[in-house]
Amino acid sequence: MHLSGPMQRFVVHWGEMGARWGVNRSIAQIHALLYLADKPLDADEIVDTLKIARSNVSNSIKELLALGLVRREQALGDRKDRFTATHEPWDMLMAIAEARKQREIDPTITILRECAEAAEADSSTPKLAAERLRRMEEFVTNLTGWYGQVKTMPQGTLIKLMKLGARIAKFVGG
Amino acid sequence: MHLSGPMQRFVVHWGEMGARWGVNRSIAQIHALLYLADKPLDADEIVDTLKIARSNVSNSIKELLALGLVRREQALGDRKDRFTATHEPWDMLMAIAEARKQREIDPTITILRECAEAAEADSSTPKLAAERLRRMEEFVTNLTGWYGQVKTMPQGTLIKLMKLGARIAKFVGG
DNA sequence: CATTTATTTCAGTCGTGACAGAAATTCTTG
DNA sequence: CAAGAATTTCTGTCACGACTGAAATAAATG
Repeated sequence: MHLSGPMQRFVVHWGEMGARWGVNRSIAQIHALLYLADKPLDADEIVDTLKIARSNVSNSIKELLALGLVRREQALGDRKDRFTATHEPWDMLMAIAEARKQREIDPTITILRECAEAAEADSSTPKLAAERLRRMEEFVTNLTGWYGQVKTMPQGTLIKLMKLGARIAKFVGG
Repeated sequence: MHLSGPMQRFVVHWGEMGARWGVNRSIAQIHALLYLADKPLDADEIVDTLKIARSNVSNSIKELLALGLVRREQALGDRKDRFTATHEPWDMLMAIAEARKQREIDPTITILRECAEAAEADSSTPKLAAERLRRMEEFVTNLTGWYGQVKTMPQGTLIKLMKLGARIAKFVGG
């Protein structure tokens, strides 16, 4: 698959951004490529286009499938699997958020809770520190609960909410 | 400064989490320590408590100050500077969000916009790809704009909004 | 202005994770 | 059930960034 200048630039930048956001470069580049592609691509096409090792493509796709960012298209009359990416930015964001929540936030909440409880029970921990641990735990828990609500909203509702934005805030806050 | 078991656990975990979220371990650990401390600490106390090199503490604090997560307390009658962290989780989150927005999101929007424009003007870029680039750029721009609104809301309003949560969504969406 | 004290910069080491390429495995199909 | 094709696993290399400790610089006090 040929990439025009602007497309190349996007793929490269997406790779760099991915690296900063906890997704490695290859994965992000493959995702960017599939996002732009006008047809499903097979692994070899990805290898040719991005010049990365076959094994790397294989592993990266596995990861993208697990993240829910890429779908396997059953190859009709062809043994090769082909892949497409979600083309809806919002769905992409939610897929990533969900994965990171499960991998990182949920375990963190558990640990924070344990810390807070242990601290409250432990006489060698200053009261103030115990309170701070509890506050942090509550904060993360609240935030996660809020995310859980956003997640289930239909996209249209969210867009309306965002467009209303400050006006709602004024209404609620005032 | 002495750290009880639960406090140590928190500091260590916070360090690991930081590493996953684009803040290196030392910085996150120092921040965790200052978050728990019941008084401002100076650099040497941090060195002693966390067993990391003096130069590392110095650089990490500089970074934390730049992020707005830590304040320098003017040492009265003492030459040593002392440091405290924000104790408000929401402020911490916003400080981090703001920094990452400026460092990563804003440049990304610029690049996305340039890519989209170049793609639209470039005959060798498929129409579909150009559209996708534009959609992505619009999405990130919208999201950033929404963040800008949230940022300026007083914290109380936000908490109310989160608590209302799904109910507002129902109202708006239905 | 010398001496002590605090901070910053710098150069080198170390550990981690990404990646390539080879080897092994699994999956097709005649 | 072989022979070929596709994929995955594995092992070693490499690059990057974090971190240390030393050296340089800056700041403060008698």
